[in-house]
Amino acid sequence: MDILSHLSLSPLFEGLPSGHLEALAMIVVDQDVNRGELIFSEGDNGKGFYVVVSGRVKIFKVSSEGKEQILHIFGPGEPFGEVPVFAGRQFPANAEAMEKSRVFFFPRAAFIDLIKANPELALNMLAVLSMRLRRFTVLIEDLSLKEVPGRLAAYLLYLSESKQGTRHLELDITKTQLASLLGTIPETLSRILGRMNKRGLIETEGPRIRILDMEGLKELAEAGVWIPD
Amino acid sequence: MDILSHLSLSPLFEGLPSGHLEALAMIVVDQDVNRGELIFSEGDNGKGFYVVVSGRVKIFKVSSEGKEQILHIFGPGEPFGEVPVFAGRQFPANAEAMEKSRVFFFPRAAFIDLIKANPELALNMLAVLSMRLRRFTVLIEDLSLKEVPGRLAAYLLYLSESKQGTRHLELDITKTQLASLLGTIPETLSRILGRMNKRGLIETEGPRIRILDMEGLKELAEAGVWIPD
DNA sequence: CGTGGCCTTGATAAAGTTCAAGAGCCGTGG
DNA sequence: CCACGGCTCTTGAACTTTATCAAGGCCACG
Repeated sequence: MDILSHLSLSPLFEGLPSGHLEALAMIVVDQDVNRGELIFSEGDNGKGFYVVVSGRVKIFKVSSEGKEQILHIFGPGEPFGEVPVFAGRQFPANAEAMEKSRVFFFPRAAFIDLIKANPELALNMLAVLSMRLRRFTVLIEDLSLKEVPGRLAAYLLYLSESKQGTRHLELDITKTQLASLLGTIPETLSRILGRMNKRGLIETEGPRIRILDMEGLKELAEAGVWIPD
Repeated sequence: MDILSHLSLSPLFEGLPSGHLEALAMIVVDQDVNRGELIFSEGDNGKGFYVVVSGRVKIFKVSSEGKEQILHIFGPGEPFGEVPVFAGRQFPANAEAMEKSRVFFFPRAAFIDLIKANPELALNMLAVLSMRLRRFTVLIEDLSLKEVPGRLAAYLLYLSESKQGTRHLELDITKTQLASLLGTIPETLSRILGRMNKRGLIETEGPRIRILDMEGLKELAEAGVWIPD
């Protein structure tokens, strides 16, 4: 598939005149990365941003003791690493391919010229950043105002909603990664899944999770803490 | 002071041709709010965004149990409530005046027209949102990867840096609010300030904090946990 | 001069992490 | 083809951090 058709699939470039898409195609750098490969590290100078073409990329922070907090997991069409493009300075976090992936790199200067020439592109980028802020707001709320069971319940409901409300979920990340996404560790996640099982909220079978009590899960996500036995 | 000169003071409107500033001045709604007054609530429909003219505004979330997490404290010149303008939907958090304040309100549609006509304004707004994302990234890292002493140390160092590295700090918010900003409660904050005193890291006297051991604080902020006695 | 908010301190309890050990699973290479 | 090593996942026990509940002091403002 050629670069142009990939570009047109990304929400970021929606509604752009084809002339501008062609201009974009001229400036992209096509890049293949292997599973586990770092795309950039926190503190690197950002000379441009990326868009996932295929595969998955995780954005994360690491503590001095090695604990990891995943901020995002991005799939095809989603841009990442834009902060230094507009705010200057370095990347605020790390980016790593979770599987063999293909990404497009957009050099900063050329992209800014395109934005100046095309307000629609600017508005699209503003929308992307705004949605990201919204998601961070939720993540911060979860981390500071909810306990782990509440965060897990919210995540399961989110998964369910993003699949038309199905009760049969299939994790497409390891439980270790899910723990990192929820701001905890695998041991804690394992115990809480166990408790949810015992309480009849869910039924787990490896990476498959069946929601038994949607209402109970909603209460839990809402309250942020366990409701007494 | 007239609206025009206030606008020119905000970084958001830096570098705009005076014609556009005048256009902006035409669409703003000037608004006075008293201490403790809500400017908007989470879930309200966002029909525009705001800029602080004078006073201070806090953006915060509240848990179902009433615990509060402050996301930002904004002062003169800083915009807030922009997310719904570009991403649509509702405000993701609450905004409340911390003291008698004056704010400008910019209706969404008129502002978007201005952006379309002025790429410089778009780039300024992109810079604002990007910096906000950067700050959230740090907040998330702190909440999930550091313990309260580490967060407090980081905050004190931030205060010091923002005042040219002085060792004499003066809190301009109550300790209860500081606790909320750090994602904890007043009791815990009080205990940790006490421990920092005992260890000779700082010296407190009401809202005045003197840094005695800058290096020690940096270690603490870096490690995120206490270093053994 | 009383009242409400803010701050501090203590005792207690809950949640989560750490450390340790063992089971299951999978791909690689002999 | 199977054994090995590595990784994920689970479970238990001890420990640490933080929140909760309760009480008292302080200060500012009406």
